[in-house]
Amino acid sequence: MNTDRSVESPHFPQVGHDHARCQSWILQRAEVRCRQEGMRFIPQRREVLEILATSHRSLGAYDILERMQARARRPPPAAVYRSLEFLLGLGLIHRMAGRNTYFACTRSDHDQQIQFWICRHCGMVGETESPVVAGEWQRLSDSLGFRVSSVNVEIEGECITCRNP
Amino acid sequence: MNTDRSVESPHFPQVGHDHARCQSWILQRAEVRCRQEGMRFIPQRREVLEILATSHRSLGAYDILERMQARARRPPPAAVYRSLEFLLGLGLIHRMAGRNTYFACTRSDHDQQIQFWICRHCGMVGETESPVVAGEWQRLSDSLGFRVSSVNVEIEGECITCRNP
DNA sequence: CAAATATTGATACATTATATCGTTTCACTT
DNA sequence: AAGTGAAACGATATAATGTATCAATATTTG
Ligand SMILES: [Zn+2]
Ligand SMILES: [Zn+2]
Ligand SMILES: [Zn+2]
Ligand SMILES: [Zn+2]
Repeated sequence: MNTDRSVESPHFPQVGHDHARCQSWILQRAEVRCRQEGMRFIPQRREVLEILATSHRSLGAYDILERMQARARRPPPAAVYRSLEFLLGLGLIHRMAGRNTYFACTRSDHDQQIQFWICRHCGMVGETESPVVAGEWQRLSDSLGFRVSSVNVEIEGECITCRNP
Repeated sequence: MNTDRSVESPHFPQVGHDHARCQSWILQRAEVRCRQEGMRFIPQRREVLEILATSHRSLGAYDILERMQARARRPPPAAVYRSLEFLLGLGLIHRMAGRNTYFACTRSDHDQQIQFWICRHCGMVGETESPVVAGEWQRLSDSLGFRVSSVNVEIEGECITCRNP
């Protein structure tokens, strides 16, 4: 497997990038991680991840269903949700709560908490990890006496490509 | 109207606080803001806000429906969503995207972007505004070439009350 | 009052997600 | 190779959340 982290830079997907490289990186990592965790990367799960990996856009569960229908036969919704849950559990995909959509993670690891950047125009999703923000959550949670379990940050706007057409 | 901002401090709702004060503050502010904006604070909208203001917990649209049913007659779902949309538009309530719930805002104004702190145990919601985080979003968006339209931050965990039972 | 506007109620429907359960497949052992 | 138990699947139904439409009613404006 390609172990360098250059897939992570730049952080927001650019127009001309070599996306075939992203795709193979995403799928190879999934295989490795499944093996490490003793989980099975079986065809239905793989197919869901392949569909998400076709772009850096996020897709709804029923969008994925339709694409599976176009490839073979349409599975029941629960099948897609089962695969999504599996992939979420391994950290291979993320869920955008504000849009009820899912997308393939392109970061090699999440050392820090993550932030999602979603372009309203093209639907692309970028990921960042900010130590400054992580430190500020720490400071605030201390001051509130709050024990943090999970943090979800979704930033919507317009990406650099869509701003310069 | 009570114009001091002491309702905002502390930022996470405490057990023994004078919640009747919160309630009247929320409703009086709604009246003032509606008048300022030339909007009508009619009974159905008021009822939805009253229901949300009964606690600092967030409620789903159908929870609100049930409480309206208990008070008078059950309106159709769209009626509740219409009132919620109105209140969201005036910034009098917020929506938790991760939970599909709504709660009454208790900050006098949102100068900065806001963060939501949700206790998984008791369901209470607190609000903070961090200039440090706002600055970091600015720095990151500059570096990504991203024009930000909206930011949603939802932090889940356990509040100080639920940690010390 | 009359016309224009805003709001409501009623009905139907769309979208997203989960529950249940019997069957099949897979990995592993004997 | 056959047996065994766990994991995954398909099929079906249903829950939960959110919208669309449109005629009827209420409110504001002139
Ligand atoms: Zn790519
Ligand atoms: Zn874009
Ligand atoms: Zn209160
Ligand atoms: Zn709590």
